[in-house]
Amino acid sequence: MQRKATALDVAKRAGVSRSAVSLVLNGRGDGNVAKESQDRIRQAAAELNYSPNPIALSLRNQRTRVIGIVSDEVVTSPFDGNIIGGADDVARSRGFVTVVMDTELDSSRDASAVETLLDRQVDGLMYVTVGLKPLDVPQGMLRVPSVLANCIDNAPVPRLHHVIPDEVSGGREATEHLLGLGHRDIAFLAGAQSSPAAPLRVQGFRAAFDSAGLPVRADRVFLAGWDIDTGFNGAMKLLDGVSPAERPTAIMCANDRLAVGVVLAAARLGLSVPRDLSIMGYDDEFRIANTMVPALTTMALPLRDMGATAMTRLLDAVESGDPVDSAGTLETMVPCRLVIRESTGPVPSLA
Amino acid sequence: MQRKATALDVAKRAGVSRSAVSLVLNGRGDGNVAKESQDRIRQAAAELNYSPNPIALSLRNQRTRVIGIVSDEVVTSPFDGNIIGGADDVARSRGFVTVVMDTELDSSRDASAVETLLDRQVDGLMYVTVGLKPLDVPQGMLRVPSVLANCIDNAPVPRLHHVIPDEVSGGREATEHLLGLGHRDIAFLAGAQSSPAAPLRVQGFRAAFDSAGLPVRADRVFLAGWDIDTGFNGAMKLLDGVSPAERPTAIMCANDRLAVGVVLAAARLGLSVPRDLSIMGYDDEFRIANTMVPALTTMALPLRDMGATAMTRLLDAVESGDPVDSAGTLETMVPCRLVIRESTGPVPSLA
DNA sequence: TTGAAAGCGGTACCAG
DNA sequence: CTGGTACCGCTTTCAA
Repeated sequence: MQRKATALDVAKRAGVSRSAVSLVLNGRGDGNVAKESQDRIRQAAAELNYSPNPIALSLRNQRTRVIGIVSDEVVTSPFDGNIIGGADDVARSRGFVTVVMDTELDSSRDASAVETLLDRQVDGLMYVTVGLKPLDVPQGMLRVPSVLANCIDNAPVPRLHHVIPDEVSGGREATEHLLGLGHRDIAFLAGAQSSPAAPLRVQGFRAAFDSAGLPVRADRVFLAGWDIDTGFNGAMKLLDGVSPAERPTAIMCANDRLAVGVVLAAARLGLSVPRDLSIMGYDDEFRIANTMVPALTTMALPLRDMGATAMTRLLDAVESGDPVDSAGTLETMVPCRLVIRESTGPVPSLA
Repeated sequence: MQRKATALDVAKRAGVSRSAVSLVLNGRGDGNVAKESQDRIRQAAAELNYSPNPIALSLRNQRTRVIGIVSDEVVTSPFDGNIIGGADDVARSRGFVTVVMDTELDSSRDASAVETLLDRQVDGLMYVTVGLKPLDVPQGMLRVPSVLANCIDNAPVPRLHHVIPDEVSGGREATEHLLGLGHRDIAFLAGAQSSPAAPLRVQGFRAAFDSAGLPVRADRVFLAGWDIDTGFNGAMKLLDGVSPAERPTAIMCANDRLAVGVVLAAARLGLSVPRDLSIMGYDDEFRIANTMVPALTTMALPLRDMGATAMTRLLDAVESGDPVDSAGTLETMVPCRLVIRESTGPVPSLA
């Protein structure tokens, strides 16, 4: 393959100068270049299949149309990849390219990832995390327009705009779904303390009970981690050897994996879901929630939306030259969405 | 923040010319630049925190030290992200940066992703897929050193080196593990026809039986998709209402999700795992296989290894200027690794 | 041993 | 309306 055509090649072929080529191809031909020349230039460009060299452009313009995405573990973990998917959709549709670097949870790599990206003159930066969490924002992110997706600036006085799911409403609406089915004794298997998502979801849970004028039994809410086995253990504690009257009629889980564990426990104990027990997940994990037996009713995280929203905001800032939170708010909350499947049903009558 | 220091800034500060700076900082100072000047230059560079502008370097050298990774859905799906993790490790350790673009399974985006990357002068390209599959290699990949990870050049006469897991051995060793525990009636829930991984794993399964001089019952191997529900259904077909003597004593699954479905079915039927039934997964999916109840014995895919191996090969080619398969072989197979946990045990005695 | 100059591929300004 | 030229930041050749 011979080297790609350059502006000079086009100019020669069209019998004009490089400057003319540049003008015409950038839409500033009218009033500067003769119609005829314009046509010849365009034709020559087409024939040579010319497109400007992005590297030369970057050097010249000091802008690259590249957005750097750094993630804690979105690429390498199974979770939340759709945030990047949503972000990338928007970027591509606006003529930007995203490059992603994953630090695999090694926070000492944050700064260097950002520096590398900055060195390469990215026009903007986005930090994405798996699961809502506070973030020690790498210094470098303050040097270009930047935005946070699924994480929150951990500084005493936050500087970066963040886009996060509305976990409180999510927790509340999930609970309301169960309340609406007649459940009154609902247990909540929360994740681990370490993530801010868990307490937020619990907060929504309590809010729903409050609004309904119902009390929450203190021993019905407890931390249980985030995995199948801890969900299983939590459920066994709640259900094993407990008389039907004493059992919660529904269990809400802080994520779908916990819910899988709960379903497993129910099966072990011969309990039918949702006849004897309703189970709610959270996250709507791809090919877990919808393929579980029974398929899980769950609260879907608005991952693509979050990514798209964050990227839109970021690109607006990049293109306008204003800071990202020009609108004044430092926070965008994206609503979660209730997905009703088969693991929840009416409260069993205590015949 | 004031603009970054350039070579000219360093030169001024050290009282020399830009060329001297360039020579010294690239290790070609000795014999060209006076010792004293060298020191002053190095000092000035340090003081100004100078590092060369990668964009200018790229333009000048026509090489970028960037490797493009394009994936079908590794970023956005929950699977196989560690291939990229392993690849990135190697790239970083050798001073390269990886940029990844995910086409989200839209093969019409393949070519444009490759062109975009090529436009930006990546020094090499790697294509990564979720699950072993044949790949219609985008034309552009033939223009720079390129390698395939987890996928195989689908052309009549393949041109690109690929790094894939040794699925046949994986299937065989998994089966041998079960055979070693005394199982003779083993069912195999294979994935879907669409993926070449399934038949390969089955091939290994049959090979193990052959080597042991044992027959495989034709009706014990069947396609069951890749998800929890299809695993559940497959297991129910095998187990529900079947007398213990007629039941397989072990079920091998083509992935861990199928195994989750099988465990679920066993629980429904009151079967204890592994006392009444042994279950094998495949993949060692992160936070599924090891957190399942019981934890799944499974065949781990060598994801990081594959990524690392592929990247090593690619960078060797990039740096040497030779084509990737200079060693002559177009294929590297990386062995899978048996992970024994709790879902498999000795064959039940038919009291 | 050093510095000047060309060139990588563009864009933009400014005479002509 | 057009072409020449400077410059983005760096490396490399070549003369001094």
